[in-house]
Amino acid sequence: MLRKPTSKETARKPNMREAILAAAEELFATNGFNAVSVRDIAQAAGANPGSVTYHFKTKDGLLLEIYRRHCGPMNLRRSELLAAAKRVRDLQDRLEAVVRAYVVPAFTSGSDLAGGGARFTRLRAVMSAEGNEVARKIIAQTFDDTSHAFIDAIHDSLPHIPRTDIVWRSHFLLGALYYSLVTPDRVSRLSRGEADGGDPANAIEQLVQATVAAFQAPALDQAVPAKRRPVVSSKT
Amino acid sequence: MLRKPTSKETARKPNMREAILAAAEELFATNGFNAVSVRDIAQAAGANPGSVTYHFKTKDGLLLEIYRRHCGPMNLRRSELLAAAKRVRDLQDRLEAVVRAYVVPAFTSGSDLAGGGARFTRLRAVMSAEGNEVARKIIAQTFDDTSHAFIDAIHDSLPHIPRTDIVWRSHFLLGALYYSLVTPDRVSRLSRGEADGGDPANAIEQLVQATVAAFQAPALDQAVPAKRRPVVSSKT
DNA sequence: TTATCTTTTGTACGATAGTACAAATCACAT
DNA sequence: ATGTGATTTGTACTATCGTACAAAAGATAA
Repeated sequence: MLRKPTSKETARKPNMREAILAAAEELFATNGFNAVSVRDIAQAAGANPGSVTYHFKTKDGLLLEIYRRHCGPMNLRRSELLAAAKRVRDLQDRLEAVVRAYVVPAFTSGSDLAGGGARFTRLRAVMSAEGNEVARKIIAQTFDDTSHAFIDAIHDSLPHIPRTDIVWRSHFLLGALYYSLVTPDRVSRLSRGEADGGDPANAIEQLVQATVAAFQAPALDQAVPAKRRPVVSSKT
Repeated sequence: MLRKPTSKETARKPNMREAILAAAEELFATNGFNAVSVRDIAQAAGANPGSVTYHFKTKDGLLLEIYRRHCGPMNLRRSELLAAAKRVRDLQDRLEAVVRAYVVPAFTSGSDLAGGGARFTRLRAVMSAEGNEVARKIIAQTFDDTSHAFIDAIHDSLPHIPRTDIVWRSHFLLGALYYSLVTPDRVSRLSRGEADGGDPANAIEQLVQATVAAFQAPALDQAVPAKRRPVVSSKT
């Protein structure tokens, strides 16, 4: 039998708590953790600084809650997309589908609650750059499983490439992904306005295309030995 | 006639100033700008907080001086390597040489004064993630020229690829580069110890190999249209 | 030595940080 | 309507921040 939810369970103004989370997410993602004060967050959310303490106890607690909010849904969505991608028969197509399954949820619109979202991905990028401790802990225990699943799936599509190389290349993928969300304006600037770095669809296509090719590159071990390495030494 | 340098020109203890710069560089690169206090820097350098103010006036001034120290030499070295790379006859080899010319100076040892260095690159990565204003200004006016030179050189090796695609892919390269320096341990972790993410030579080879392949990927425009896009929609 | 200039030290000031907490306010069950 | 627990507000405390500045120390030229 389902009962009416009591006031203990139903937040009266879920808007406030949610507004604080959203404001913090945005501010952290654009300015870093330490550059943003609790008062900044409260003001952006139209709340009182005390409210932040009430809902999340500490500033770290607020960050932790942001991660908790997103990690589950994001990994779920990635798993779904990965499972579907694995069912693609053609090896080349499957590789692309797997990469896409990894990339797409990271770019989905920021206001999207459950999809992960570009804003949360940008937040993760910034936290990883700052070496934030809270983020580091929750990331390692939440995303490594997913990362391994993707690496395995990619390895299945490219059996002749050593796993080590695939790890490196998927690492590069994540770096490129992060950076695309952190500094999209740089793309617009360098392309002299011919490309819009902020357009997610554009970024996804470019990233997927480039990454698939990178994964398909010959393995490192047998690729280099016979060839001379050109133009590395210090003197021109 | 050359005269003995007066005390006005010769710093008596260049060690202190240099030690502060080095300490700040390291701390900023690992923790971000706002997480590090002037007192932290002074302590790490074995100096007094007041010394920092004396030499660099403000905390921003200190960051600015770090950039000034590195930008010139780094761009010079890149230009040299790029010029040499451009002289490589074979198109495939030339592309690799150009990419290497871009990557190598960014990874050279941190204690190396004039080469740019991994530490300074990591610093730039962190500052860009934090959206640091001082860094943004000096970066845009110092590195965009270099970036364009590399993009042009790559375009010369790949005339059939639209410039827009090359801009995107070089953007991905920089993101991968940054991330490799920011979180090298992740590579070690995900490869279960089979790769050392902190080994520069390793990282360089992996990055160059992957990036060359990415640049060589078919152009986006003509690559996609006839094909159905597999497995993107929300439902599995 | 003494005078002068550079560098380092010690300390202090105002601003702002995170957080705690009591009072006020609100929404709802009764 | 009223009481009750959840939330919001206002404010205050302590710590630490960036920076200023006077005094001490060190080095050099005469």
